[in-house]
Amino acid sequence: MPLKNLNSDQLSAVKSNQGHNLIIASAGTGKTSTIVGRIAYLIQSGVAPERILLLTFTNKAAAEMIVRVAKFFGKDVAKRIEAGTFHAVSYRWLKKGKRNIALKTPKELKLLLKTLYDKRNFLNFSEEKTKPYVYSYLYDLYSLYLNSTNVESFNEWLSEKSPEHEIYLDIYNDILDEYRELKAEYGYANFDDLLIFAKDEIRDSKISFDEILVDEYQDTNPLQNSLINTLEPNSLFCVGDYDQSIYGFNGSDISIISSFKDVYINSKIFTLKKNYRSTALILQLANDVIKSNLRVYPKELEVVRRDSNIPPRLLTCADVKEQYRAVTAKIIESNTPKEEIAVIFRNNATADGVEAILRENNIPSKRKGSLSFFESKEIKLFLDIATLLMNPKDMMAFIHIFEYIKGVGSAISKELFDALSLLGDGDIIRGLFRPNDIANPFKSKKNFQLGLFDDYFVLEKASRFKNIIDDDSFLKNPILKHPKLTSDAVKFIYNFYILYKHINSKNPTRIVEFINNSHLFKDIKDTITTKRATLKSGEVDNELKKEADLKLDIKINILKDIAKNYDDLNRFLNALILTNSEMSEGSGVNLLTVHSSKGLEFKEVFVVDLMEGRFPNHKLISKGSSLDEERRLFYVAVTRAKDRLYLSFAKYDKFRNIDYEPSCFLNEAKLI
DNA sequence: ACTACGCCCCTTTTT
DNA sequence: GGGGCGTAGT
Repeated sequence: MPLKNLNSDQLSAVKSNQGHNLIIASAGTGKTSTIVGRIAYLIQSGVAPERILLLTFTNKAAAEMIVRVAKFFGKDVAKRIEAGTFHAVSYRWLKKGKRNIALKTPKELKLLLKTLYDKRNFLNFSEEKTKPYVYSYLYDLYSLYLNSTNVESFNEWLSEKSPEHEIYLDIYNDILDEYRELKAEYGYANFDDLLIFAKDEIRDSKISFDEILVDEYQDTNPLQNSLINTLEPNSLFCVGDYDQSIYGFNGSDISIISSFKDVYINSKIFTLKKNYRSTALILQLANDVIKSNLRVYPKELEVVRRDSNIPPRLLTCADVKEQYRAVTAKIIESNTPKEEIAVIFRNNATADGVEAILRENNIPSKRKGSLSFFESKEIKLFLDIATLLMNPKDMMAFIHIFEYIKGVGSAISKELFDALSLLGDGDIIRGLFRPNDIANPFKSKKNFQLGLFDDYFVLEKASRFKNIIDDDSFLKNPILKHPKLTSDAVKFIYNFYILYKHINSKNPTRIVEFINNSHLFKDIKDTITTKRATLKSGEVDNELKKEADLKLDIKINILKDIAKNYDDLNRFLNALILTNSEMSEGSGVNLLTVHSSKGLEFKEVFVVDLMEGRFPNHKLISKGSSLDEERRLFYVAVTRAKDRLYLSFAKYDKFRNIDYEPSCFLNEAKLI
């Protein structure tokens, strides 16, 4: 019986009538059990699983809840529930609605925005006190705008937020207009677009549910909230904790949870008070700190646990590295299984330091596999080659590949892309194999404008490459007339041509194998590993080269393993972007940022780098965040601990030569 | 004008 | 350790 183990507070929430229900669930009060219980209750009451929508903050959280539902009703029933993050669920709907989506990472789209930004002239404003936003910040701001408001225009929003930037509004808008146009032309979408497009899909396909459950409701932002509203739910079951709202930088808006009772007049509010997770002294500490924040809903936590009560400990160290050593020493002497220990920090950069010291002491650790894998050149190249197969309009992917040609940079790559696009009516693969009959495909507007076209651009004959490549149909392609192409470049393009000519499957695993065996990839792979094995003297070290080759092959095999889980290439590629940050590498002690620790619990928790400036992060506060939000972050971090909590700080950072004061939260926690 | 390369800066948090 | 930027070379 799924409801048997619930306490009375949880049970009354779980059994509430359909309608607008808000469940205030402090840390460790059995939020997940309550959501799972509610789903069970709905199914038992006769609601069809596919009429239930469960929105969570990570896909992992959704998967865990579904597993728990499956224990009661079986896998077949559980998997009919629509569950996932706002983004994952939106993507599924768009797929079903046959809206083709080519997801791009923010990094990639920032690069696109940069090329547009760089064309603009800010010189007239060089005397201004206020400098224009750099392109990457403009991207972030625009994204924040999309997530933060549904009513204002970007101009209104920005003028309100930063009036001193009004002088630049025209330029910003001009850049963003072109950016939106290009995004549409190349078929790109980012995380924000998923939600925006999903709202249309909901209306067009009349998507609806009998009940929508929202986990981590305190971190919902106005865009996500508008998506919920678009679904016009008759019944809502929102679970959250005001004190754990930590995504302000992503537009999450506390007023959504705090105004729930006003927005939905007949709403019911339930409060889960019993904390099962942490010992009394850990909770005491958490509450001592969080009480400095303004209360919206009263908080009266009841401690359930009486089995153990080890006081939280402060570790004070002279230097940052010494601090990590002290933490490591505690981990070594602890009997707690490594998987039940977490080191939690405010900034990702801390992870490197902690990881290094742990490794010195042969303690295995686990951290989010972010940069290393998907950001590596070889994997990116791989994905770009595959992406182009799915989306032959993808300018960015094309340019990334062609930039590997010596002597060809982004400019010539773009000229070649535009030419192929013209030859193939927007489809560069078609332009490659069945080019339109255009003698000169290179009439780039850009060159005309600069008046340089004629000087620089005298078409050559493609036949000049006859003795290198024996393939008449390839040599017929007009792009080979480009005067800047060397014979090496043409060999490269021929490899590219052959790859796409022979690729005959859209099965992700087969594609990975096929690309891996292609001449194109082999050659670039060699370039990459040779560079990695090149010493400062310029010599190539054979040992290093072998090692680099091996490492690269291992990565390809990891990619192959991931590919096995998918049978649709487009889904595979998009899933890598949607979920890549949720994949973690290794096993053992967990290394987490406060943000990614949300929703998790560990027997033993170390919160490190608790210095004024770093945590709380002063720079952010000065940029418009708040001390309250930092305090909530601290609250989230310490409430992850079940049995033992260590807080640590260092007085000095030798590496950066900075003296530190202890974090104000240590004071509020009555530890100093 | 475009590309390659070396030097200097900084490094928030996530889908 | 990566990205931005200035400089030299084509």
